[in-house]
Amino acid sequence: MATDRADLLRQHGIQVTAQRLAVLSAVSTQPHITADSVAEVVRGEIGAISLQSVYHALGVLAAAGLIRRIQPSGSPALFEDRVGDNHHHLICRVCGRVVDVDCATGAAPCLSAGDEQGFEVDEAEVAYWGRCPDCLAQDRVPAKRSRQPI
Amino acid sequence: MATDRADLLRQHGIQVTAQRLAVLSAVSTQPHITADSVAEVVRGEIGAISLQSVYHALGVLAAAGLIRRIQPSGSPALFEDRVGDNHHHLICRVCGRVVDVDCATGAAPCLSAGDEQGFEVDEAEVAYWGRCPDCLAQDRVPAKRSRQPI
DNA sequence: TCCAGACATTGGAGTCATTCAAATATTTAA
DNA sequence: TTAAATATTTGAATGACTCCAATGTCTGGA
Repeated sequence: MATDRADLLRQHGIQVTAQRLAVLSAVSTQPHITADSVAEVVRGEIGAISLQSVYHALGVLAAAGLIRRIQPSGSPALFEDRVGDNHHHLICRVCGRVVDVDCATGAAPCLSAGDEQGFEVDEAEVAYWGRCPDCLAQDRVPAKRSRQPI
Repeated sequence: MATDRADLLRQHGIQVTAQRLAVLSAVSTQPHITADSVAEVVRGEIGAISLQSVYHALGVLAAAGLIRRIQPSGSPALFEDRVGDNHHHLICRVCGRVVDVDCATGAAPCLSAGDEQGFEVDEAEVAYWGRCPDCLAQDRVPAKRSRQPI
């Protein structure tokens, strides 16, 4: 398992360190996780890590395509290890909960803007905003400007 | 024109002030504009305004649905006065340019996630990432972590 | 196995966009 | 015209990163 991850890093030309392995592992503990939470999880696993290293590791891993960074407005960035498929996100305006949705319309519409105006598009990012079942049930409404990160 | 905007505010139950009129006007000068640029434009129009008032006015106008805030990751928030239609954005990873795209697939796919998992969805936000024609022509590639706001 | 160079991690400081609180000023309804 | 409601301003603070330089750790080659 740990070896798997080390190999994965090596395959992507990324130097293997305890911090990076732990960060990668932390990202896989939850569907979506903030840099802060990654730091907490990693500290539980390997004792200590600086927040800067967390950011750096997350950046390297994201650049290699091993994890994905999503950045819902008003929330700190979230990282997920579900990559390579074409999935999107449902985000609750009240509690900030983020859940994955498979792309309903298949690959095509999500990779093309229709009229790309000369752009070379490499990614389509789709966020559906609304209220999650729990907040709906409690009839909770969004605060003026607020969602807390998961 | 100015009266039009004043009426528009009143119709939405928003108190009319010189600052708000100027902010609303500033947002309509460009397809997408940052809070900072709004402040600059407004200062050219009415002399002075605090940045906080700009943020406040933008917040009020956005809450009323008169303008829309978009927040491309890595960039400060952008505001646009094109509201009420279902349009999306092409964003250049190199220069940060943002251009509008009409929704290619019509209303339906953009309002439904397909499997909404109990969410009540009120908005679908779609961002297409890539390189704009100019950056393509010059073969400029994205910096590690960078796009400057327009 | 050892070494040197490359690369990673760390601490500290700093930036940027944005928000908060309290005091003052302006708008609006009566 | 006036008072109450609401905006604006000033000043300070916050959160989420990012940069730099120094130290530490990996890794491929001898």
